[in-house]
Amino acid sequence: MNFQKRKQQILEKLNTDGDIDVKQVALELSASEITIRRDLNQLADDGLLYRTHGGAMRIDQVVIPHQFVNKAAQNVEAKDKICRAAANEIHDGDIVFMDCGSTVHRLCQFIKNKKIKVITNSLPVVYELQNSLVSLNIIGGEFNAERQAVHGSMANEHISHYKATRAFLGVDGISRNGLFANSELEADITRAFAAQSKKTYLLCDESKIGRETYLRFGTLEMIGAVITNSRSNELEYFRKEGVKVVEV
Amino acid sequence: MNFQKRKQQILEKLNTDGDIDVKQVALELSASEITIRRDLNQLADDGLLYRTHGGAMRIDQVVIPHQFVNKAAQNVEAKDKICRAAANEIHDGDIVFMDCGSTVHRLCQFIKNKKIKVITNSLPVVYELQNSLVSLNIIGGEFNAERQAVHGSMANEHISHYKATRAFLGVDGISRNGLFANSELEADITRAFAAQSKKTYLLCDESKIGRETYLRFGTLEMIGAVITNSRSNELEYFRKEGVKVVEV
DNA sequence: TTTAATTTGTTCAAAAATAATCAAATTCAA
DNA sequence: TTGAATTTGATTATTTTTGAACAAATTAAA
Repeated sequence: MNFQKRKQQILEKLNTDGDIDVKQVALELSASEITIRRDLNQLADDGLLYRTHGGAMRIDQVVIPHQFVNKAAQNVEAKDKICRAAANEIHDGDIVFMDCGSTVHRLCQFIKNKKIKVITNSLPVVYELQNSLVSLNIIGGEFNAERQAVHGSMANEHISHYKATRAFLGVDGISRNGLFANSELEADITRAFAAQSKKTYLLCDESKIGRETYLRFGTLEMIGAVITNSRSNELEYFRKEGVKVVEV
Repeated sequence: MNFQKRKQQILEKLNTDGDIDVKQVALELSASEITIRRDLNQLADDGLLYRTHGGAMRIDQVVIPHQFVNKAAQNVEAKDKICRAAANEIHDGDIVFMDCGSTVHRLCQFIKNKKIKVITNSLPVVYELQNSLVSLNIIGGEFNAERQAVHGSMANEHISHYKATRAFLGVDGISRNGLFANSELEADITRAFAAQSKKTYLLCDESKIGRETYLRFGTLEMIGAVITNSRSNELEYFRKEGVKVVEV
């Protein structure tokens, strides 16, 4: 067995086990310990692992925040239906705002092969799209670890510099009386997104329709379309107000 | 059997096995080893396989390291020493710029318990500090996946809105003639950081001292201190220019 | 803290693979 | 067929890889 082959096997083992031990690797690959040590040193020089005493550890790349993943896993089928419909609205060349909602996040998987620009305040979105055809623009400002996103006045100013063809946003509630958010920060950035995009899409699963929580921050005029799996009567009011309703 | 025929068979075998061995191929195709070696070299020149000692591998089997991670694991002890010294300079209440260099990234682990604000264009820094006492501000702008960081005019403008007490930066080279970078984007953002911070620290392992690469983008006046493990004579020039040199 | 065990780097030698050189065999065109 | 060009194989010197031995450094234990 040559170095390249060993290298491959070592990395494979490291990937499954998380950490490895010189002695055991030497035994498994039937090479001497000194050889394995040399291999590990070389791999460490190439940045493929961390060398430890007696072995090596995997370099943990960017970690996906669990909290976010958990929330994102709720109501998956409905969200995916909504996102598929949303993705159909996006075409090559579009400049797209995406906010930090969990539904919007699921949109990522459907747009990886589109030649578009995405401007977002959500780190999970960045993480999801970083190795795709999508060109990314991160909105700057104060970072909130819980939301995994950027908010605040600097973020709003950042958005004001750009003009997008479409914005895909989430809200905490929407009714005939307008749009609702759980915090001022979220309300502000949603307003900023909507103001700077030609067309604004709200991605809402059924739980959001007709819901009025904490802070009313805008009217239905702000948005161009709602994409939802809901069949609520409330949707009729939206249509009356000139909001396009896409039922999935 | 002629070369074209052998070439075909070699590639076929490589495709099924993933890697091949000069001796065995020579035996199977009843040609001498030197002939097979020549074949392999030619195929490698054409980019059809990856030549190894004793054989060859399929191109797609060769592991390509991620650039950021790659650099992060190099010269770890020196970087940690430098970062420990750098962390000593940081005190509660500080506003700190951190750029996207691999040395600066290692500084994270030493400052997690400090009550400071960190303003950064580096996503790995954000990930590292997101569950710490540090309050984070992300610099907005166009995201570069390879560097895992934000650069560009928007980023520079973002920085201009803030004033930091300290900046911890990396460069690709520093000599008595000034500071050197590998790209204009990096040069610009480094300049922006330095301009907006009261004191600028350069974290440089020995490989950077005296090195003059690609683009000279600033003079020694821009920086207040260099923290390094180098013992180069070049450091004397830095002191003469009023740069504080911290040797670790 | 001191001591023992383990791990590591260094040096050297053996083994394997390779490149370089040249001669023999093969191919191809005239 | 002849002869030039190309391909192939053999030989030898060089390079690379590997492993062993031992001193230095690091870690764990007492």
